[in-house]
Amino acid sequence: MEIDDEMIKSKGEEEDKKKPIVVILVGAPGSGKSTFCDHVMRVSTRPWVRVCQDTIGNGKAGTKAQCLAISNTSLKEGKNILIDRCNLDKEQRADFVNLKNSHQVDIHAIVLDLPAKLCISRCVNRTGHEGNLQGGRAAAVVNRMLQKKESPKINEGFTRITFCYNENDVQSAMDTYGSLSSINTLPSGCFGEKKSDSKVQVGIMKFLKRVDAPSKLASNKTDKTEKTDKTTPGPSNDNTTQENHPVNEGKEKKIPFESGTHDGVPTLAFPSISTSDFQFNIEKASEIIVETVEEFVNKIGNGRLVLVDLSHGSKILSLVKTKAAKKNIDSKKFFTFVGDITKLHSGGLKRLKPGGGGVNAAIFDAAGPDLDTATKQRAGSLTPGKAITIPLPSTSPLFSKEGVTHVIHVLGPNMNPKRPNCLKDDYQKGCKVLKEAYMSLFGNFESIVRNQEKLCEHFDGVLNSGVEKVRREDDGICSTEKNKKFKGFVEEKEIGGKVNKDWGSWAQALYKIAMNPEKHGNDVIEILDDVVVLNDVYPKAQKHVLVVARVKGLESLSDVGEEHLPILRTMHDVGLKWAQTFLKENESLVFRLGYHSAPSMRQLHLHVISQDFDSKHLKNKKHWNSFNSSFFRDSVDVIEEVREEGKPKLNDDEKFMSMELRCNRCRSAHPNIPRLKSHIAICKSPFPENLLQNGRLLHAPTKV
DNA sequence: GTTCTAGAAC
DNA sequence: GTTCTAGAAC
Repeated sequence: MEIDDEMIKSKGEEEDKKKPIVVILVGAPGSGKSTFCDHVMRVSTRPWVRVCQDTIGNGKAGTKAQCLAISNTSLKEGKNILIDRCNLDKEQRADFVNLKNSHQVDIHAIVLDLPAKLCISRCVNRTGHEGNLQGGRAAAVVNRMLQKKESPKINEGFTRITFCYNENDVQSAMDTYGSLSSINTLPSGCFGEKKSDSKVQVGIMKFLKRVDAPSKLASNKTDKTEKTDKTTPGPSNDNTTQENHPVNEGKEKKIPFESGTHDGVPTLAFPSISTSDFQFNIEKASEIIVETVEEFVNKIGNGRLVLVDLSHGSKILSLVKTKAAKKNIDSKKFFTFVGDITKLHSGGLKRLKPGGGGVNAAIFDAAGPDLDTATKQRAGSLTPGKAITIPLPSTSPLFSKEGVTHVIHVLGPNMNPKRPNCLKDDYQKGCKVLKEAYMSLFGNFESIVRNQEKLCEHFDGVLNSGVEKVRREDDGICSTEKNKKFKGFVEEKEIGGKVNKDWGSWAQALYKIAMNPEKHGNDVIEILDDVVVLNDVYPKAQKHVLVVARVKGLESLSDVGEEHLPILRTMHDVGLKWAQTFLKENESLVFRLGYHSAPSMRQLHLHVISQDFDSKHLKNKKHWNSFNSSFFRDSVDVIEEVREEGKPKLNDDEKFMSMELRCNRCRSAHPNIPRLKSHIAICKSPFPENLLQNGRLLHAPTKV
């Protein structure tokens, strides 16, 4: 999308100069409307009022009429308005567009047309959403709403429409509106609109739900759409499977494996490992598949396993099918599927859906590079029997349109003498490795499913009990256990990455969690595409969480450059969200978000820490000063500096660590930690002026 | 990042 | 006796 700052006219027509703007946000839940509003209101010098239907009812569901009433009053006061509700169809928007009939205003639309899957995952992952649309219900609601989606047109009465299809578009639209002062105007017209209006939610889900598909599909499979991924490193010897979360509601009941009431059934679609190119004995392989499936089928919650045929003759499928039937394996939890699938490549993509033509070709083309990059960053070299999970980048259509959330790579044993590491005829070892391969494949799937369930549980808990009682593991016992766990880490060698600093083995924990959060289900409290959130193992205050960047090579503040602004903003927003969650639980807390100038732990992490510093883990001068001297860089300042100068200022001098101990409120000096701690426990002085500025401190909203 | 230790300072 | 510091080990 192209929106240039230059397009902001500073010398608009005279009568436009002070004309307020009504910005109508158009987008599904989770598309980022509120974030957009918050950002614009934070940075713009125009007076904005956010009209949000979720909050307007003060706890109760708000109405459109209330939104219109507030809009009218605010417009009379000369304010600019952000209409923060879905506004997905023309009818929903009309009343707000008509505000221009009674006021001298321009009506703008910001269309946040982000991938459905992304919106859903944000809804599922977020806490404290004002409309209470969280957890499992989100998928159903978002999909239902998107069915009604109707792109706004200029002839509805808009002066300007901005279309955003990805996070970059959103950022540039936020920047455009954020930099709008009272005397600037924006050019009229439609910006960033994509011509093709591709439908959401097609593909794998429907494919998986077609009962009559298999026979037709089998006959289709000779079409010559197979592709060879030229970037395949070495022999194409890794098998790749895909795990997806169906997200559409699936009203069709003819589905043989429809599990009924779930909005999304986590599904692992996997090929038979090693039986094609690696020439593993099919009889033996089928035995191992069924045996391992049997072990896992009850461990994967509401998930299901689908063996998808890769070979042209589907002997393996019939063998497996028969064996599974003999063992009475629940056919809703495990079944086979013959599909038109190309051979696997390192890119991990294949045609999973029969029919559909262009859609699949597009998926292959478009998702390939993204997935390939993500894979190379994370997977490195894989040893036989081992699996690794790669979350699919949200930029991939396979993610956005098909609902595939992860790709699990697994390498099986090779029995083919023409391929490397051939086991000759050593089936004793071969069977062991193949078994291992399925174990780790299903194991990885299991942990994804559990993680999802845990998140839903977590958020449902929040919903059901008001805002109280979210289970957290930050008591002493858990910390000790985590400590042990962390100590067990051994530094892994880098795969083609340059190392900036020699981090000790103990400094790797955050990095490991950031790279494989699904393996650390107990430690993380939120997993997003770009960040993970976890409780600090040694909290230095009542509430202390870390928002860790999931970007390789971004190890500390010293690595941060201009290109990292989006991730810094994401980290800030996520941190903000958690602070707000904690503030709802305890209004007396005050939060500060920031980075250590020279952190001890590898991987850029944002501290979200309450300012009570009431913790048994706060033991020495360094602990105190790392959060209460200039060594601690407020997130708002870091973002500001990076925006203006391309990099943040670092106060990493050791002198900050040895500074005298001063109260963070009244600034009084104290001779040692115990005395300081007894003082801060009772000091009620207001915070110093510099902390009260620029939103460095976060308080609970003051009651009026 | 933490824990542990020993010795100094209070 | 308690606190601080520094170094070593993890």
